Amino acid sequence: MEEKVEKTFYVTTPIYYVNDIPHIGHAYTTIIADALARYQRLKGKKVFFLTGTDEHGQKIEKTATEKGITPKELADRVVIRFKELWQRLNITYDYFIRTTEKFHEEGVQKIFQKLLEKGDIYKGTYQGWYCVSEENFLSEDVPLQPEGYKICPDCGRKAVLLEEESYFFRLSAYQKPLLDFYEANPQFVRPQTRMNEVVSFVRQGLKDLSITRTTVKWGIPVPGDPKHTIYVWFDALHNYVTGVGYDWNTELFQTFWPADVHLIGKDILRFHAIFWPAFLMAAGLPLPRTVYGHGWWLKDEAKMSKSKGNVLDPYLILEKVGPDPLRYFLLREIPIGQDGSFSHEGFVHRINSDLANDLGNLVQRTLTMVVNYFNGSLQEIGQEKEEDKKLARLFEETRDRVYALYDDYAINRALEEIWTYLNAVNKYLAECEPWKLAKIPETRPRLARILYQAVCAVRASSYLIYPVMPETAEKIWAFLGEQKKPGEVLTSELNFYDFRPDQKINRPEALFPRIDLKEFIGEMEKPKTEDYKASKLEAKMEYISYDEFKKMDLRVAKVLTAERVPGTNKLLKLQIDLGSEQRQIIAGVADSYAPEELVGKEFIVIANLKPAVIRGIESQGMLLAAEIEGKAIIPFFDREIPPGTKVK
RNA sequence: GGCGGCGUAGCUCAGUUGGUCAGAGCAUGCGGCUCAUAUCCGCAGAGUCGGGGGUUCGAAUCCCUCCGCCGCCA
Repeated sequence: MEEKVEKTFYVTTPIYYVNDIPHIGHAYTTIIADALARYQRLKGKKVFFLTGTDEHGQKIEKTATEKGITPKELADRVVIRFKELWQRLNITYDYFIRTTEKFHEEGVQKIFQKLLEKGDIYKGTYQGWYCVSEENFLSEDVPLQPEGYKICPDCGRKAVLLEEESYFFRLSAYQKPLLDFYEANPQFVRPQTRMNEVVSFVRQGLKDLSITRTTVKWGIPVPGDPKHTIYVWFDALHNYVTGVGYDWNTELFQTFWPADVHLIGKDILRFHAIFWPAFLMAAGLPLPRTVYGHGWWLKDEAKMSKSKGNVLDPYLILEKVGPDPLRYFLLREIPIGQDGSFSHEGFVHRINSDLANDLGNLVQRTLTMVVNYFNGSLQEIGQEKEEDKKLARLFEETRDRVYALYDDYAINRALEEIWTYLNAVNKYLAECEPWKLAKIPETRPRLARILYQAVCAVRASSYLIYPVMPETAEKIWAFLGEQKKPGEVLTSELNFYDFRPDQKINRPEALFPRIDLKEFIGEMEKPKTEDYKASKLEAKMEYISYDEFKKMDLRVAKVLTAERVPGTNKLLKLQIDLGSEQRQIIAGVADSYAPEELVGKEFIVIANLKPAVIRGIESQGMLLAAEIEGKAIIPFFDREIPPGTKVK
């Protein structure tokens, strides 16, 4: 076990659900994993970096059916997109696991069987709220309506209470072991606040977990009882063991398991920090060292969602700036664990000042001087002075701090340290003023020494940057005429003075051209990727005639009063002013708007809609709103309009 | 409602066990340099450390209370 600590490193991302196309959130987790993996490789560890896709489940089956393809075909398509993105981002995963792979399915079945025999899985009856239209049990955390039923979050319809035979995992038995484990391993969940949440959740008591469904066909069959399929989390979580050889490659498995860190989004914390270790305890397998829950990237303070249309497309950014600036920004801007805000302004600013000005320009000015003053080859290097030694010493101190921070997954802090050093190198040049010495022939040895120190500093600090910006580090080393790539040099082999003066330095190209903000924003607003467009076109279009449209009497209405309809979560009762008359309408917008928020607002209603009785209350019309994930968004006007005004 | 966290310069945040802890970066202003991607270097700003009370020789740092955010749970 101790040997494992010394020699190997196993990092995972979640397996991504193939019902979604890759976005910046996927990229973020995977980039973190890649930087950690690359760093550990530099340290000489054997690294296993696992990512992949989660391909089972009702939703996949449904989407596939809608597209007229099989679930596997759907998965195949999406997998290609993920792999393409990882390639563009220079992600060095060791294996890409798919939950539809045979060895995974068999591994999961084997563990299932094992726990069944052990008694940690037993057959029982699952009682849950079932949505007939979605053909799906609602998740446990859907709240009960005051009337005593639940509403399907996907379609908004009333769900019915249903019982079915199901297998259960005896999670309740693991409350104490889990709490003991957390106490003994305070670093198991990071950051600390997430650990607090987990502990308090477990303290409240754990219920056994239903882990099979008879209503879902697209899943791994329960061994010996194939009308049941294994429910999503029990299936998906085990990728972390099947992906490193559990049950099919003992050597691989023993080399790398347990994982050093599972990187996850904070939304799936409970599964990874509670269910997963419980499953492993039951199976008698060692537990991972750390589950790290990272934060969300917000787009200008707002949560990104497909429906808001504010999801950042990693491809667009990549097209414009390439992988390294994106990797750098995401890793530098925030500590893992915090939410971050991605704005175009912030991104451009960070790239221009950190990458173009600080790093890019330092490399440029240093190498250009070597080329201009020495034709690319430093000769007659003068004696080392105190300030020269200082630059080397400072690097060593920086390096040690950077390694310690990388070891602690504090990538943003590590980058901060590196940049502090880059500033010091810039300062060194400013103080030594080599451009002045270049005019005096007698000081050539001194000039050579100064540039030698600066080149060494550039070489060494770009090595530290390599885990985050591999392409950039490689470019810099290529400028320097290094035979090796930074990724081929171990941390133990890197020394400040390893730059050999006889190496011929090439005239550099700008590493990071400055980005023009306006132009950048313009490019980012370009149409999204094909899938996005395609999905819009896929919506079937049925035409109506103008006459049919004319039948609708659309009017501007002003809200006079608004109140919740008792006993509902979504409905508001609104009294509205239609100019010539007042009316009462019932609107399903309470999810998005508080009653008081609407008073005084104006929006469009269909005034000649046949009145209907909703919840025993008459509704004389209907307001127009966009529906996004079950929530209504009302289009308001940008100026005040007399109530009753016709809209066409 | 319960548990946890947060509120420090315009902005984003550091501040171990209370005593150079009032800081960094960005933004702003001024000055310097010209090798370099109009880049780089230096200097300056001053904020009652959310409000109030308390413990202490001494608190941003401990205790109480109030206000305002956020997370998890119900």
